[in-house]
Amino acid sequence: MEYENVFDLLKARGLLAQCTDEEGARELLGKEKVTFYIGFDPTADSLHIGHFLQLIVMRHMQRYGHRPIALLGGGTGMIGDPTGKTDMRKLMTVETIQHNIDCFKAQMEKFIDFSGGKALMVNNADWLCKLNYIEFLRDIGPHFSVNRMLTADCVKSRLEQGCTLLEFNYMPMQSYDFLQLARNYDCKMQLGGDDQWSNIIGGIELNRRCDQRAVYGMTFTLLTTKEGKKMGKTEKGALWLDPEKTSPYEFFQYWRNIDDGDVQNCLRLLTMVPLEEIDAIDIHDGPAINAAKEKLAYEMTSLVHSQAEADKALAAAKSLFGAGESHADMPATQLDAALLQEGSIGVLDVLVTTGLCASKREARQLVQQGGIALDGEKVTDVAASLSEAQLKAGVTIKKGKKIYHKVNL
RNA sequence: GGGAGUUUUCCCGAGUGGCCAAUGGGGACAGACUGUAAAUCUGCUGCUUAAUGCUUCGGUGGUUCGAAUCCACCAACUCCCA
Repeated sequence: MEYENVFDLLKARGLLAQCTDEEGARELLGKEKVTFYIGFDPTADSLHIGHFLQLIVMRHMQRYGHRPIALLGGGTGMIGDPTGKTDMRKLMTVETIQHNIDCFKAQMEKFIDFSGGKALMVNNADWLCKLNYIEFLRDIGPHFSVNRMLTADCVKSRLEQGCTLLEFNYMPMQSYDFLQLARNYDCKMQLGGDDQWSNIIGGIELNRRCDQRAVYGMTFTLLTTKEGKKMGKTEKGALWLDPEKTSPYEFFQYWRNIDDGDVQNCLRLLTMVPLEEIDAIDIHDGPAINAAKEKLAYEMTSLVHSQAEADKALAAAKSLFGAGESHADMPATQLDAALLQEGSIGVLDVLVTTGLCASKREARQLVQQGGIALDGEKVTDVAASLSEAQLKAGVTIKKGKKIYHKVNL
């Protein structure tokens, strides 16, 4: 262990954003095994990279002997967190929520050790759904000042667009979670993304007011690029942890292509690579920075998927971008023979059927601009076509600089 | 319950009867330069074609030779009054 206290580790890696009582929290983490929780609202059927950061934190904490509770928001998911949203979310059905929870559970088990009570997974639907409205209002309501809630960040963004009573209740709900976990599991800390700060404060206040219990809150850096934009967005949306939604190769490439200035930050925040090694990287040295990106991509893929997948992705990348143009693991499409006309098929049609282009118009433009190469040879003729014999042998399509796709018959 | 306003192509946002597939910006994509980076410059961004043509501007109907632009009704959202 690099540090005696996990608090110092989190701080050194730049994960820690805010903490309610730095000294108190540090002391607590130093002297006992602390039970803490992080909430995850089941908004999709897979975790994404934003959640991953939280999981890494859990992992660090667990390595130091603390006990994580992964709180699944089966109840809060019914409400929808207004934080940072400008539009109201669509309400999800109970079935969708349950399905998402099941997906989350399966994925989390890869990162956190839940065996032998070393970590817990609970669902806040267990208590939130049973709540009696009047009782809840009488017990919890008096502890929340609407005046203050209005100034909280979590609803601020919604005040311009209009915040409904439904969403306004999110913060009290999340606070109530903390109260329940503190009472039933001796949970003393709530962690979360930095955008959760006001929600976390709410829970701490509630614990103090109801039970005179001192609990702590910590938030973690949000994954942003050096320009402050949210990271983990791909053309297809989020960067998912589910290999069906974002293939390990795509995942690998995402990190491989990251901005120079973000590499060290990502290594610190997302991987377990020792800090000395990260600090030693010279970001002005081309080859060194590329090696660092490769390392980041490899480590990430290995953590999220598996070492075997990471090896495969690395090998595929090396062969495609390196000297030897051997095609190992690239996306491939099996063409249907019925698509051929008189023994051949136009490039444009191939591009559309492989999904590389959304329409023939787009394909035509790509070809005209010189963005397509077949087996390493640039094609600029829109009318070019592939023969049956070529297809049987397999053709490698290169779109732009980085996207490879194989077609065969 | 009453009143005002808004709704445009991925996003923001012009467009108030023909010159509009619709200005501009952002993003995305491609080319050049590079290090599978950034910055920069260029192209491009409804569908289809060899040309042409076709379907769009919340929904439905209407006025007109012709509508994103005018009218009616409906829907969603925002705001004000009760």
